[in-house]
Amino acid sequence: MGVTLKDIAREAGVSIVTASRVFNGVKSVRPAFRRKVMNAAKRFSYSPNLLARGLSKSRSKIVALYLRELGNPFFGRLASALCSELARKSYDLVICDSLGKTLGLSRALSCACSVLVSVGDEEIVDCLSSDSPTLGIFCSVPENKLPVNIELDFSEAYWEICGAALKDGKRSFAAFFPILKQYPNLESSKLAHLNNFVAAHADRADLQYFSSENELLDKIAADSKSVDAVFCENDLSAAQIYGKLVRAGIRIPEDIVLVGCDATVPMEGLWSIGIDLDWIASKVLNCVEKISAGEALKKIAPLKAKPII
Amino acid sequence: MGVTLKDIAREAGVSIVTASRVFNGVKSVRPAFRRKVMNAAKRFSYSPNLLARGLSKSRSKIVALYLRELGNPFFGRLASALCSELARKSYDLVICDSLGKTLGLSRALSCACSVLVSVGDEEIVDCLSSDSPTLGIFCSVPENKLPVNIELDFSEAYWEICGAALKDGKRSFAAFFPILKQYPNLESSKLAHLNNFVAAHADRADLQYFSSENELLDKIAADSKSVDAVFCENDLSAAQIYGKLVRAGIRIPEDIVLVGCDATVPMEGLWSIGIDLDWIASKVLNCVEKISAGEALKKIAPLKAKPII
DNA sequence: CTGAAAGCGCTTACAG
DNA sequence: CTGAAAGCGCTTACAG
Repeated sequence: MGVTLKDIAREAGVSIVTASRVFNGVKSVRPAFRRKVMNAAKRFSYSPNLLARGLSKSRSKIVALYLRELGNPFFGRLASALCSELARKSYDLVICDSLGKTLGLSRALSCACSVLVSVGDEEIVDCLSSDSPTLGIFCSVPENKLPVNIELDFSEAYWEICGAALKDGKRSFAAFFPILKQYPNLESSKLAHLNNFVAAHADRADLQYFSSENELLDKIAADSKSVDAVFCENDLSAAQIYGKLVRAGIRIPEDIVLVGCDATVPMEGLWSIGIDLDWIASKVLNCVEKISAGEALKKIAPLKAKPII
Repeated sequence: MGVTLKDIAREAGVSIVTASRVFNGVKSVRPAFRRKVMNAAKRFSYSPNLLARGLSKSRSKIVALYLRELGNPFFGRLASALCSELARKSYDLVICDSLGKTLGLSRALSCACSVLVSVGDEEIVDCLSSDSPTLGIFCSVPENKLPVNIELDFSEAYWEICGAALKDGKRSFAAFFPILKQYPNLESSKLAHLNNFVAAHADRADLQYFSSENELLDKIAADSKSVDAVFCENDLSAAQIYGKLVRAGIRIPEDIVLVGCDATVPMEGLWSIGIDLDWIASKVLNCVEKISAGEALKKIAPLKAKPII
């Protein structure tokens, strides 16, 4: 059942320990031995048993990733970026669809770290009690709850994009956030930034909230001037109403500026907001490596999202 | 560092073996012992070390999943469906972004099975040499190459959807498949079905191929009657041209029927094709369980895709 | 620089 | 029905 370190050691004429040292990059091994071991490994196409290695080190190179909705292309892309970036340093990614499972698995597999995406305050409350270190991405939690949380800074992006809409003569802003139906009290930084902008330009712009597509469309149908810029939860929700607006005879962006977020569904005339997922992935890898090395983690400055107009 | 079976056994006043039996659902354990063990486990919030378990069983409950593009919402949804379905029987999913890595990992982690999505003939050729069993989803390979391959049957879906377009008076069909640019010789069953339909209705319909958005749009701009039904690689590529068609003054679906595939970006007037990912996930779980039990696998009939009009 | 011994936390035969 | 022993494949001290 598979070739083991023992086979390689025997073949190379060294002890198991020496063979192990070669695969762990220990410098002290005599070059001749190293070569023999590598040759044997190649001949036998040996690859170390990660379960055994993890068990004896009490730490595996697996990262447990918790994402709410992989089916959302934004999160899919994030997972994809993390997967390839972490793979550069031989970390593997296991995906989980619940927080509890993630933390449990992290323990059960002696994971290097768990990565939690978009987790809220209430849920995350007892993560710190977990044995394995935890990283947050886009988690809306107070500073002390998560050692490191990579946040997104939408402030400038929304300021710019709202400004561009205003300059285009738009003033009746609408926020279309289906998620508000499920979590009416959600603290969304996107909404906060929209609010800030409108508050700062109260003489020239106003903002209404919609969680239901129909409410928004009815409003527009009743009075086509009642809304002239729609800021959506993400590109997918923008696509959802794009066609309906167009069929109602509305031109995008001339009549209504339609703004998505996350740049996952590029469509003609749709404005959006880009997020550099590769940057995020590289930060995560960086943290994971520091954790593995036992080094302290530094706070990471939020990533500025970029408007796409 | 974490509570182990030893701790539980001591606390419950039984041997390690007995405690192990309890967690493995071995019937023969005396109920009183079982209860003591369970209580101790709860008190200590014990969960078994999966690395150790996998190592001693020479088989883990990890499934290695290879997907080309997690950022494509269709594959993201598939991963998500697999994740939650496999979790029902305590399988964990590690995601990989290359075939080689998948098969390597499958060995290194003594995976229950690897699952390969959308892999072509040439690449897959030596999968069978892998130690761990391999399942295919949407893999275009000859029967003997993969023990089980869950395929999609688009024939009826395309027949119906083409028929509906024809009935609507459309006859100049276009296939918009950006993937053809990268793989000009791709054998796509979707294209084959389109071809079949058109061949069977040669007196009333014809079909042109486009791999580039601009070629297609230029063609339409030059003569708006030259194309009246566009069949796209997937919903995302349909969304990509949706807005451009609309801005060219074309009504969808009145002037041009626009057909996506995979139902990931629902848009007004867009036709698509639905694929029951939950069904697929349940078949995969079924196979994984059979493999784990050492049972033989039966061939799985392809899943019929459903038109969404 | 190298290796024999002990150990990581579990399971699998094998006795009883 | 239960447990002592051996083993899964590696790594970590510890001697030399």
